[in-house]
Amino acid sequence: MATKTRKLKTGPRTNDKPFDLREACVRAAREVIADQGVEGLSMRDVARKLNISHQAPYRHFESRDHLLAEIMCRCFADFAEHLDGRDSAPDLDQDLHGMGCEYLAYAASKPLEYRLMFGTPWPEPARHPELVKYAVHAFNILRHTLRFKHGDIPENHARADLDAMFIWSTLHGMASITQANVMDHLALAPEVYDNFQPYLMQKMGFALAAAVELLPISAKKK
Amino acid sequence: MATKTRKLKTGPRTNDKPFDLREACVRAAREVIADQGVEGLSMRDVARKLNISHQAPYRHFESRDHLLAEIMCRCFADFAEHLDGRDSAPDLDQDLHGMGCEYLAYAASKPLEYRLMFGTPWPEPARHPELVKYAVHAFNILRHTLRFKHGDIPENHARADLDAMFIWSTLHGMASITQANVMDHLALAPEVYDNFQPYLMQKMGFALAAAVELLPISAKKK
DNA sequence: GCGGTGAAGTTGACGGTGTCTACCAATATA
DNA sequence: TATATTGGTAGACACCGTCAACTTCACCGC
Repeated sequence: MATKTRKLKTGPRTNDKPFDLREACVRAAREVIADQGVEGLSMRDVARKLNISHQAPYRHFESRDHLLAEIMCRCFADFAEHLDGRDSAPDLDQDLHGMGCEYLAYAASKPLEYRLMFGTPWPEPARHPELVKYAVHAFNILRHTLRFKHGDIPENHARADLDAMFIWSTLHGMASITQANVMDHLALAPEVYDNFQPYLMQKMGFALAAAVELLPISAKKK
Repeated sequence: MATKTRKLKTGPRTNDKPFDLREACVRAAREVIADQGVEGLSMRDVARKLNISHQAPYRHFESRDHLLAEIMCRCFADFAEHLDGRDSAPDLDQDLHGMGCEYLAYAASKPLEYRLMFGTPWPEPARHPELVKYAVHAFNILRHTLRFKHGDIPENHARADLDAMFIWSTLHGMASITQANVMDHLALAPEVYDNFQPYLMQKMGFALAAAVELLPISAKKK
């Protein structure tokens, strides 16, 4: 997995240490994003950080969007790794709960990278198929857990995916609402703050346990 | 609309109808945002749209952020009005369901304004107290419905607010995931698309019906 | 060794942006 | 009538992304 982007064309053209400017750009840019957000990132900033000319990064990235896409891939990979690296619980529901907590923990620990992945309009996905692959891979962690929970037979895949979407929606909602400072202005009681995350996790658990019938084939009116 | 550009051009604005350039700026900027998104908005763009000098808008808005804050206020007001204007259902739960649908309908019909309100970092809330007021007012529609549902006695306010946060989180998650084109890349079965919204709404209904005990006072370990 | 090749990096420009400053015209006020 | 305030203009500045031309320099076939 990690070896994928390693051997791209930028040959180590000096006998010296093959200082990988491309990699350095990615690192520098991620630092900027991690503490100023994506809108604070400028190509010239990363160039200045690396003491190179403002055009040097363009030798390795077609455009700012391409650099951003590369960074988003790394973020999705880190995110997936974070989710995969959780302590596995014996019980499947506990495992799901743990995954949810890891999801929220990641969003809380790297808020600006989270926002980059899930809150920023993607740069022309058609032009960045790699990005889609990495993002889908992260989603598949959740999806596969749920398919397993549902018995992993094809008839239940739709249900599993729907559950995955439900979980993802709620977690993403929690994460992004937590990140925005908006809760601070709602005059919420302290218990609400303290209970916000566990309360919602419990609600989600109940919802998952409940049986919901699917629509037969297409939309129906209520 | 056609009358907009009629009498600007540094018009003899006094004895005549007092053409409100400030209002015109807001309208022009909202148009730009509605079809290019907030990152496509530039002060110079709105000036060009109105055939005025690039500095004229600064007579009415201290900075781009101030213009943005004003627009966000309008959006929140429209949003609240949209929620308030829904058909009232006899049953409280049906009413909540209706509100959820209206929430999602608004997000779907004005995706870029929705993103401006809920997916864009706010410009220094301390400098824009009006913005906070409008946003809180929109939240209070949901909050008051839930307080009413919980009997509207102070002991239950925390629960009501927690339920409100749960509903909001889920709805916001649904809305923002639907808006991002990401679902298109997940190779979901058509039933998943068709059922996404009603399925999640039902799950949310079940979750609301479930009883969840609160933490006594502070955090506890699981 | 040698000239060609192509990739990496530099410099300079262009048009775009937000916003500061100075200026001007008209109105309101003393 | 003199002055201050308001609303709009024009020009600059620094920054941005990116295009184009230029230099360096390792490599390769000869």
